[in-house]
Amino acid sequence: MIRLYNTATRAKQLLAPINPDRVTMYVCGPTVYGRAHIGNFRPAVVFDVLQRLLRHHYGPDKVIYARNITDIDDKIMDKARAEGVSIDVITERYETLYLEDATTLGVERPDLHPHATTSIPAMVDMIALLIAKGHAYAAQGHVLFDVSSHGDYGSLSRRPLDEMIAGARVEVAPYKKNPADFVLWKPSAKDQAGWPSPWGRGRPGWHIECSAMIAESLGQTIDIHGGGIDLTFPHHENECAQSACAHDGAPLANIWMHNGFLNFGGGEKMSKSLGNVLSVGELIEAGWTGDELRLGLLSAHYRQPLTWDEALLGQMRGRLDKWLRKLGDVPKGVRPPPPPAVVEALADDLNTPAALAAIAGIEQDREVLLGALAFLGLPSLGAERSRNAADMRGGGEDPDAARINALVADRLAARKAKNWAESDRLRDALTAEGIVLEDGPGGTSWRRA
RNA sequence: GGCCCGAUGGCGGAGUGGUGACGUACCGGACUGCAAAUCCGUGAACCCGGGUUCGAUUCCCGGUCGGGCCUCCA
Repeated sequence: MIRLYNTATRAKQLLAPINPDRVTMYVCGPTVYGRAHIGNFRPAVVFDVLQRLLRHHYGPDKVIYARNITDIDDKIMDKARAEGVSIDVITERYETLYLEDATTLGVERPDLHPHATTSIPAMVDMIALLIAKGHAYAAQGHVLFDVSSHGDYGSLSRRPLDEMIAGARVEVAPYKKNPADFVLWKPSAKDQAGWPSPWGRGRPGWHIECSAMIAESLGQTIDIHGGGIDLTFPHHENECAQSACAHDGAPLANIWMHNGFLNFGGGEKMSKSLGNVLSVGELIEAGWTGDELRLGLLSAHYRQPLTWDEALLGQMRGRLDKWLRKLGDVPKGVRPPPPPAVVEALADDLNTPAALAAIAGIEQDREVLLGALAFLGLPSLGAERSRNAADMRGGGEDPDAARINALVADRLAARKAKNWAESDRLRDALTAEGIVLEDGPGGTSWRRA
């Protein structure tokens, strides 16, 4: 039994897949016009955990998870023009970086990675269908969705149509029947990226891409649709409307899930204009590991806002180090199954803090701990830059290992001679350079703090 | 201006109509030559004001503060 909070109903509900042999989930992925920041990866990590939970529950091959790449967009075109290159130079560069960062965070590759530019025909078909059904109209090279044609418009985000128009902050264009109508297709100038269509050469609007790709690759109605909370309106509202209208009222998704935002200290939104955004790459260069970042993203419930700062990461480091000490050497290969307490916590609307609390209760059993951490995608043992078990014990590839080992041996000799002053001096010297010594029954080991 | 979400110990963070998880920090104990690591244990919180109730941190109303959306946005 998996219960998930549905934004459409503002309540938790039981997940009841349309077809338990083919559970479908779609998550809005990045628009690849620049390097994603850590906040952009919250949905990637959160829905990666959900994807693992679904596979555990329904079977590894019973889940189809799609996360799109938006590779045509005005911001991409702007960037390409600024650099004097074609858009695919831009999109390939940032898609590669996105996937690398996702891997660093332990995010498994989704089953499907639909790209907007390879789904243009599906979009054109859907737009034509919407026009034929009287839900869209062409005007001055544009095709617009007629929001007044859909009685449920605004139901997902709970925004009555008349209120939105009263707000009057929507773009008013002369070719729009209604200010809230949104673009399905827009014309491209000769020097802009474009594709042929019945309405002339142009490019798709943002919202139609997800609707078309979902219909094309997953079906008319999917089980779960996810994304950041900011996408609720207008993006998901519009997707919802388009798909329902194109499919004679069939809902696009049965459950809508939205993750909360990351904040920086002081409650400030992470924003490029404030200069406080950090990419995964920058955080790695700052010395944090992918596991620490992933655990940080999972430390709060996904719908809650999460303050992202060094204090949080420091706490995550401490927690991971403790687990790694308990795990010791972990061979690669098959992982133990996750403990029921962890699965149950996640089955209740992906309650990762409760899952972490459950781990605290079972961490004495190495196998159980390993199963729990593996299920959460932690730790990525052996992954590059990971603080793995070997590093923790002073083995690994530490360039100073030989020198440090020699000092440790000196100290051991001093201790044997009960020369406490000398042994403490050596330990203090190592402490000063960030080396922590641990005297155990099997001898002395060391690690970097 | 409209709509939505949140406010829990020093910090992070679940949850609940009736003894308030968990992590971390602090303190005490065991262990240690002393530490570290490990183990055991104590103490410590539900924004404010009303209301409903036998009883509210939990439900309702109002307020304050914070965040989000209404235009591209994870």
